[in-house]
Amino acid sequence: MTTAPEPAPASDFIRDRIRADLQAGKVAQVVTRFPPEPNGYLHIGHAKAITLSFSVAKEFGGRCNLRMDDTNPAAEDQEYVDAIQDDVRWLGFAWDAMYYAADYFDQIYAWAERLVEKGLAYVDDQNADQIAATRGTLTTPGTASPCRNRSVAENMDLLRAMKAGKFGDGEKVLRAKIDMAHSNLNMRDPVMYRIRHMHHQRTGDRWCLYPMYDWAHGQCDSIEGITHSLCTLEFEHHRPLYDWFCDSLGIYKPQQIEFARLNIEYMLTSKRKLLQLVDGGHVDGWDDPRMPTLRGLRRRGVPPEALVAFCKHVGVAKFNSTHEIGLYEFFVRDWLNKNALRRMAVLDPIPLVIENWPAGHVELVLAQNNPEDPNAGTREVPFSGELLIERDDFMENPPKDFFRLAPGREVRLRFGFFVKCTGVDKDADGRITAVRATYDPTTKGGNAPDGRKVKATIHWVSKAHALDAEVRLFDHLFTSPDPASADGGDFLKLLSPTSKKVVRGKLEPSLKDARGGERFQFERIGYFYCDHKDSQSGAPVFHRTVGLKDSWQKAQKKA
RNA sequence: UACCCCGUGGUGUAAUCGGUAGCACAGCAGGUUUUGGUCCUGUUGGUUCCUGGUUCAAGUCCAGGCGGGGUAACCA
Repeated sequence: MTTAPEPAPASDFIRDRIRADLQAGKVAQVVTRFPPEPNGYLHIGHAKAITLSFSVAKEFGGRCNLRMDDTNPAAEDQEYVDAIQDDVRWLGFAWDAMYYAADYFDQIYAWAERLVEKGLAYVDDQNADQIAATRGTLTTPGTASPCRNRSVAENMDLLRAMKAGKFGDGEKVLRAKIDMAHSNLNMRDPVMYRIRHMHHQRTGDRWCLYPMYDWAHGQCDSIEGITHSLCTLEFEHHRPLYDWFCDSLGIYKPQQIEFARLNIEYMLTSKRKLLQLVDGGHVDGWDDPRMPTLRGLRRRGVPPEALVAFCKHVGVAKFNSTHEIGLYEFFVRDWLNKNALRRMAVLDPIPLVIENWPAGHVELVLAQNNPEDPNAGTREVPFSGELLIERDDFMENPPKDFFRLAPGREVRLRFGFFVKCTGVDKDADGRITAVRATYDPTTKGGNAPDGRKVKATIHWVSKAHALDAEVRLFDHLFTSPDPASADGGDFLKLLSPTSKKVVRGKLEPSLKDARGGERFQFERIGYFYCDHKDSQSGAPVFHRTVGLKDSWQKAQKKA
């Protein structure tokens, strides 16, 4: 739920307009809607649109509907209808009403007859190619269809015959009679109805006439009493048509307001391209944790609250911008830092042998679950003489600014003891097989009674108690921050070979009980999500949502 | 070559009736810290695309440029 305290009310061109409309008495109560077409899964771009429409309604004490824009049975499916509702709920929003464009088909049809009666629509016998060819181009006007001046009576008969199923697919269309020379191509007698003898997931076989987007969207908005119909920039050229239909019909006309869609570095939000990724097997489905789909982000472990906070923060404008991925990650980390329980996990282990530890002895140490949240409590973690630490946390010949373990150096094992490195074991090839150390028994818990300090604290796990589990390390799907503008349009060439790495991690034993859907911070590494899909009881699978900020690694890269 | 939209620090985004640029992230420098995380403090970046005009005063208004995006499915 998005019950977190609302940040200061945003100010943007849309809210400014709504405020003005309210003040002028133009609208009494704000009504918005989120109108997805159920022909695919929602992605992060939709999250922005959803957050906008739902938040605006909430802020101004209005309502927001969820409406399936199901006017084209060719691509739509009940599976998507269900998935979309599920995703919107996951984001934390609750619609005031759920509608289907298909439920308005009767009303929309009645309106079509009204337009025919007024001489503002006609039946065209031309096929799709002919219509396209006579539409003209961006710089030249179109030419009138030979059917353009049919009588009202003839058009009415034809339209009714179309509705009655007297014609085959594509044989006839109903067109609005506007202006074939209009500078806006959308106004050059746009098609309103096409014939498709096709089963619709909601209306079954009742219709063979299906309305086009322009001849449905505004009408649906009108029926629902939408006051502010918010959509993305590419619909700007459709607004004149949106207005024309409502005005010609003499029905209530909502106002359409367009805003820029969301773009984030390293992400793609084109349905077509995402489909290519899935169909080409470049990812493991729509819910692959590397996908920007809501289902993918969910499996990645991104908290919906973080997504919504991000969407609110980026605001809304008409400028076509691209956000740095770092901003998005900031919001993800920000929420996770406050809410994720801390655990220890070693992903690239190397043994640490404590030479002076009593043989066979095991001690429990008390660990804090979340330093950011005292209410998160504590847990006990087994400590023994044979531990595993991160390979990166040891260096045989460390540079001066390396604070971690090295021969002769003392560090703190988090929540455990101070240990001092005494040497290493190597195999025949000179490869380090284990790090050796001695511990200071007086430092249990991590503090030295004599007050001496260490420069670093490293995480660890007891070898004998560690849980062996699959951990999937995800990274940007593409090597370029702007995959959409790949050379020759071939974004597949920019697929990152390191976007997914699967390792066997050694985790602290308490993680054995992790349940799908839970989020953790593996101390000093990053935030991880217990996959709700592949995890089994006692055998969790973890997904790295995002790494922790790492100023050491950053400094290394710079050097 | 037509029409529509847009143009504020690295990236985004703000700035009541026009009164002289704020915030977040990123960057940099310190401090705190049993996560080289978090947190705290300080700080570097903007001739508000350009050129003219109106005005006591323009990021905000006007004109002309320049630059970017969008548009020619019986898709949405």
